[in-house]
Amino acid sequence: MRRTSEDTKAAILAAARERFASDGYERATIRAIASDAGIDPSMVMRYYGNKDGLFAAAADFDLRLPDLEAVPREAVGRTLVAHFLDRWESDEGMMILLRTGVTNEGAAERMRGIFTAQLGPLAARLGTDPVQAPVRAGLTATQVLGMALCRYVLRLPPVVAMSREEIVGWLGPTVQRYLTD
Amino acid sequence: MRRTSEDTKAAILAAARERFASDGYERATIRAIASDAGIDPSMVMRYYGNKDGLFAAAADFDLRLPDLEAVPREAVGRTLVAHFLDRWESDEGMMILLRTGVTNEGAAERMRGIFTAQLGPLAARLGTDPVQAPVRAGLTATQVLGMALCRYVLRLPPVVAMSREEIVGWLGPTVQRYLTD
DNA sequence: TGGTTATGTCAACAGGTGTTGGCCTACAGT
DNA sequence: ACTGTAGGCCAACACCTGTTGACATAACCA
Repeated sequence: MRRTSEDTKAAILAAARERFASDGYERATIRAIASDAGIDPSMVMRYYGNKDGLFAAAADFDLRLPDLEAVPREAVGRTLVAHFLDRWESDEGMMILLRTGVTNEGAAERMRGIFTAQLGPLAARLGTDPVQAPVRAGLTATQVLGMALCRYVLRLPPVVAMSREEIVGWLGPTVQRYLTD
Repeated sequence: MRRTSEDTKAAILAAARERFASDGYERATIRAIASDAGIDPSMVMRYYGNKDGLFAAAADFDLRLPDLEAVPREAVGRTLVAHFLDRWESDEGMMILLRTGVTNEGAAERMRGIFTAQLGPLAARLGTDPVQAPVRAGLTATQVLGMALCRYVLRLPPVVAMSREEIVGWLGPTVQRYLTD
């Protein structure tokens, strides 16, 4: 065989992730993705059923939050901000969810799921009052996602120009306060 | 005459703002907008030239930042956060820019313009070091836009559930620190 | 009353979209 | 050598998009 089906599936998925990340759901066309992967559009349908199926496969993402029990309590904020910056820059998944979640309800739902399921428990483990945990997780999400939005999507010049250390220095205390009062 | 052209233009613009705000640029079709306004799609072209022209008219927006010289320096953060919440909930313009700016470069450029031109000078007037002003304005943008994103677009449940006072209480000190160290 | 103009509709265009089914064709197993 | 099959392509479908130009009709002015 010229190529194994797994290779082709992987090539399609890689192309899809790039297109969804840079163009959003509607502007990322199956024809463009197939062209990037070097195959016919009908192959996309064969392997992923339809556009939604392809998107579901491409938008798979995990925050991979670090174990914060290992770090001193006062360093939680800075550690988390640094982790988010790393995660963001090494995986397109977050970019896909942000670009598509704004106009696509399915993607928005997935984003809600990721943040409540992963940031919520983390906040619960850190805080004293378990009732406040969801609010604390939500506040953290606003700051972290806002940074991602301004830096990687909207590209506000001063935010793009900031160094990694600057960002950790400014946002760290904010997240620290949101999570630990 | 059955209707003055100004009335029709206004009806089209109102429908367009709603569609752009809720659907984003690509999914807000001229046909749907025209249908909402109760006229034929071709009227949209007559009055606004093309879809981009209509969008330019619909995405007109001003932050209307308050004069912060009047409020005590330590209340700047809370005042600003409260103002943003008001502005956001009373005007669809911000929603339009956020929903479209994520996938439409023109809208992103407009957003950059609004925040650098309006938040920048405000930060410069408040801070001591004028060199730091753009960074401070950028940081404020990340927190304020992040809140807007999570509360009004992604609708993260704990963020939606928060009251106006809670938000001001949590985000006020953050913005205060970003702007006045 | 007649004519001009402003407001509006209709039908069609050219192109792009997701999606489908039939048809190749090169390889693997026998 | 023959056959079955997995990987891939092609052409077409039905629909939707922005956009255009020709045509209708009501209201005003002379």
